[in-house]
Order: sequence, then structure tokens, then C-alpha cells
Amino acid sequence: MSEQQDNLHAMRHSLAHIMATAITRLWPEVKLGIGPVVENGFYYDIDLGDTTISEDDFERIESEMKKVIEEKQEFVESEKAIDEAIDWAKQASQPYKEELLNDLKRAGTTVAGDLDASELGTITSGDSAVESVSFYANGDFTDLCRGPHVESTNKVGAFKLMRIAGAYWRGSEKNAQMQRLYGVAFSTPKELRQHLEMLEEAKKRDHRKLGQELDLFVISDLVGPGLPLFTPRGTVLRNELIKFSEELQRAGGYEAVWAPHMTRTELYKVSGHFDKYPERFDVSSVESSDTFMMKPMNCPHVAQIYASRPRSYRDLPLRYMETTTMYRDEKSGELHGLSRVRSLTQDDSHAFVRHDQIADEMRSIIGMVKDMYAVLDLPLSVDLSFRDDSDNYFGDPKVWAEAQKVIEEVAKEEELDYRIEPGEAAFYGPKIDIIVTDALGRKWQCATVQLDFIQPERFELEYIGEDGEAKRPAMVHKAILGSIERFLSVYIEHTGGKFPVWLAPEQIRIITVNQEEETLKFASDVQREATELGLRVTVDNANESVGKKIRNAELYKVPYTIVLGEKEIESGVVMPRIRKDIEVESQHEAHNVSEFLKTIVNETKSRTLKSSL
RNA sequence: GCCAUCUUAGCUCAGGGGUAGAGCACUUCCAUGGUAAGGAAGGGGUCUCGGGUUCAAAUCCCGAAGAUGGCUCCA
Repeated sequence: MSEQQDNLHAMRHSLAHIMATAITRLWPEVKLGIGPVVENGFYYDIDLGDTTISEDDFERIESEMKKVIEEKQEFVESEKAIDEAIDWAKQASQPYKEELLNDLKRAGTTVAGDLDASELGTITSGDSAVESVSFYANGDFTDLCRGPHVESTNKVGAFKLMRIAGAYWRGSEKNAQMQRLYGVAFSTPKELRQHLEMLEEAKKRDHRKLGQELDLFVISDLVGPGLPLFTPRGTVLRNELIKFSEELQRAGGYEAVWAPHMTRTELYKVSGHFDKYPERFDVSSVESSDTFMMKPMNCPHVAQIYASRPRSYRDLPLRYMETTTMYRDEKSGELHGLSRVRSLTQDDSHAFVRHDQIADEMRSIIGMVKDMYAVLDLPLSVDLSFRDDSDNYFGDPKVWAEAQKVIEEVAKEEELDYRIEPGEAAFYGPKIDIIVTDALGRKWQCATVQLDFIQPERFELEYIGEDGEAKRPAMVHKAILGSIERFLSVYIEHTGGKFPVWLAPEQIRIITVNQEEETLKFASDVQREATELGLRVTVDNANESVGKKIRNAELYKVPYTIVLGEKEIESGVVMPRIRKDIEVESQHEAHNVSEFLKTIVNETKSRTLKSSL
């Protein structure tokens, strides 16, 4: 972390204390949980018993916080012996702090997750237990805290309270539910303003809103939550993306296969998924009966295609792809537009490879991923999800170590911007998770490449080696777009609905000036010509003003609009209206109709037109 | 699944214990139009669903479903 980041961190953390100070002044009976720094800001968990705070109280809290800031209270660190600290917590009636301290005393740590860890008192000696912990005080307010803080309450930059959420004490639903107050904070008012503007922009681009406005998908109560239906426009997006992905895969030697969407549950018992994630299988809403279920993933099915006949080392790699829909019983609270659904379609593939072919296959896949996201104008970075020392993983640790080495080498060779994330691996093997950064700077995981030694083992997959001995292949799972639904949610927000020409559901809209026979005929001639060139074109000959029809085309963010009337019929020349983000030599040049259509075709075919946002 | 908030026409939303509202969209008519909304008329709602209170419930109360924001989870 740079010095600047350290300072921002201290500011945010100090603001959490200042908020707690303000809340303690306004509600002296408050029981405080923890108050860590999070991305872009901070929060504090509070428990007010029967009272609940609402966002209407933010004004009061913020103005109290401003008072604390103006008082320029110094942050003073002190140490207390652990028992003394526990007494303090008792006297201050802070049961949550007391619990943390007791855990510290007993275990030297608390069992809670990462966020809590930064909140714990400093361990000054010994491994197994703690002798003393650190406190920070500002004015009358003292809190168990490891720090660091800024020197005084007036050095905290700009902040704003954002929202209230329910949160369980230490993240467990067995515990008391507290209220979590979130704030954002930045070093300068300007950065805060930029952040708030970004949130405004994100709201405007919300894919659920754009999905409705641009008529891309719908969710019907009768069909059910998490089961989106795609309209013709949305389906064009889906199909074009899938087509591109499959072209990349075909070039990499992948052949299409097909599997039904239902299976005997037994398949997942053999694969090991059922025992590993029982809670994901025991819910009837995606199950058809005790013995059959909707498929929640694809790999075990494809493994059966491999297993259907004897394989030779000469056959490998065998590369199968299938863009297919799977069904997962996501909990209702987890569903969100297209980004979290119950029916998700993956551009899935599985390669069965010899161990000496793993690196090449990984390299080839990384190439596809790079090509895809270059065209989609989404910069990418990579998380190498490796195992940790826990026993959550199947298989031989030695094989894992070897595979992880190969993966890291490939990441280096391909010059990927990568981070290693221990403990993030799937239970059957290490993964490469590809993270894209959208136009608003938000990060999303999309593509994933996963190495799997376990399913070949579970399904007893074999090939006959050069020496005549049966050998076990490895499986390489991959999805370039990941879930198409989820990718669309990211991409709709990335582009704000201004899709590049090759993807645009409607590439050209022809607007007629009037309803005269001659005009209508000319419009339909141009439409036919464009359609024959493979373009997606519609004619708006509604009995409306030209201005109105232009406006409608704009609202649908159609890349090219041409108005046809008497002038165009006579001259054969059009003055296209081109969506502003599209780079062209001149926005206002007149074109011969046929020439113009051919230019669009070229742009479409190259798939390289970037939407500059 | 848990907590909070919300659910009124296809969409965006106002209203609120006593005959259900607007804009857009839709239909029809007039206007035949020139690069972001031409004019008029009309149709459209068991006010999410189920119970309760009341002379009377869309409105108040309870419950359910769905949505939204979080929490938790994400093979």
C-alpha cells in the first residue's frame, strides 16, 4: 500500500470512530459492534435494541459528526491489559466488545472473518493468548482498535453516509441482527463528488432499467423469479456473443457436443458435487423428482461422452464445447436482474488432455479470452485461484502443486496482470479467474479456466498411452463469457446500452418522411438491400412526425438512422444519422445508399468497432 | 433464507377510510411531415394476493408472494 492509500485508510477508519462518537452522543445506550474500512468508505455495526435508525436520521448523525470533526479531537492510542479491557467493556455496557475481548483472551484471535480481524486489538506478546490490547480515544469516546488513525478528527477528508443495512453480528445468522451504517469517504471533496457521480451514472446504466427501456429481456412473475425471458432484441445480443465465442473456440480445435438438461441425480453423486455441496442439491425447486434433476453444471455430462469409448493418447486433446443452459436454485434474496439467475447459459467447454498438454491448452484458452475481451473493449486482469492448506480439496497435493506451477508460468508468459489468491480454488482443481474492469471502473469476474484432476478420477476416465498402459487425462474447464446472462448484465452497464454495431440488435433504422406509396416502396427496397447484405434493419413508416421517429430511434440507441423522402428518392443519396459514440470520418457526410450499406457491413464483419464511452 | 423498505394502467409515478388519477405507450381521426416529442378523441385498473377491523378498505392491521438495498452464499 502506498503512503497515500495508508492515509486514506486511516481517514476512513477514523470516520468510523467519529460516526460511532456521534451515534453515542445521540443514542447513549448504543451497543457497538465493529467499524472497519471497506471499499470506498467505512461502516459501523450498531445495536440500539428496540430503536431502529432510518436514513432520515442521517442528517442528524452527519451534523453531529461534523461537530466532532470541528472539535479537532486528537486520536490517542493507549494499551490496556486484557482483563482491564474486559472490565472496561463491562462497565461501558458494550457486550459485543466484551465478546471480542474474551475471544482475544482465550484464543488470541477471534473466529470471525477478515473484516473483524483488522478490528482486533494488537497482539503484543505470545501466540496463544493476548496480554494487552490497544485502544484509541478521541474526546470522550474510546474504542478497542488496532488503528491506525489520523492524528485528529479534523483530518478526515470528505464523507457522506450512504445507507443502512441489516447485518448479523459476526456475519452469522444465528447471532443478533444489527444495523450497519455505511458511509463513503475520500481525501478530497472532489473525489467524493466523482464517486457520487459514478454511482449516479451506474444507476442510469443499471442493466435492469436498460433491459426494460431497450426491450432486451423481461422477468415474468408467472414464469418465476430468476428466470429471465429474452425478447428478440435481447436474443440478438445473446446469439451474437455466443456465435463469436464459438468461433474462437472452433479455431482452438473445439467441437460442439450436446447434452440434455436433465439427468439422474446419481451422476452428481459419482462426480462428487452432490456430497460436496449437499445444500445446493436438496431443494426441490430445481429437482424434478428424487432421482432426476435439472443439470446445475455441465462437466459430468461431457465426461460421459469421453467415457463412451476407448481413447488413445493420439486422440488427445479432445475438446468439447457446448453453450448450454443450467439450472441452479439460487436463494430468492440472491437473485438480481441478469447478474444472478436460476437459468444460466454458459459458453462452456471441456478439454481432455494429457498432463504434458496442459500448458498448451491453457495458453490457447488464454488467447481466446484475450481476443474476446479485446473486441469487447473490456480490460482484464487475472486471479489465480489456488488452494490453501485446508483439507477442502480433493486429490493429491503434489499434483496440485505441479498444476499451480504450470498455471503461473502460463500467466507469466502471456503477460497477464495476475494475483495469486490462495484458498479460492474449486475443490477439484486450481482456477484462473478473469476479471474485467468496466467503463465505470468496477470489476467483474467473467471468464474462468479451471484445471480438474478429480472428475477424471471419479469417472475413471482413461486413455491408452504410447506404452500400452491406461492413463488418466486431466480436464480443462473453460467459459469465455462465463454466464451469458451475467456477462450481459456487465456489458449492458459497460456500454450503457450503446452496443457496438456488430452486436446492436437493430443496426439501421429507416425512417420515412411520409406515407406516400413511392416513399414506402423506396424504404422497403433499401431494407431489402440491407437485409440481403446481412444487416439488421427496420423501417419506421408510422404515421408520426419525423422528429418523433428520430427521437424513438435515439432512445433505442440505434447506431445508424436514415431518413428517406422525396430528396433521397431523386438523388439516391442519404445523410445518415450516426450514433455519437461511433467513430467515423465525418458524421455529416452524404452517402450513396448502396455504398453506405457496404461500409456498415465492413464495420460489422471486423467486430472491431469499439464503442467509445 | 434473515433484516429493512417497497408493490396503484403496458411503462414512469401521484393520490389516499366514501364512484380510481397524470404523463408516456396503445387505438381511431385530423394533419403528409425533413433529423430528439404535431393536434384531438377513445380504450385500458378486483390499486400484488389472502385474511381481519369497519356501515364502508386501494387506503388501517396481520399473513403470503414478488421487487429493491444489505447480510449470508455462489460448484
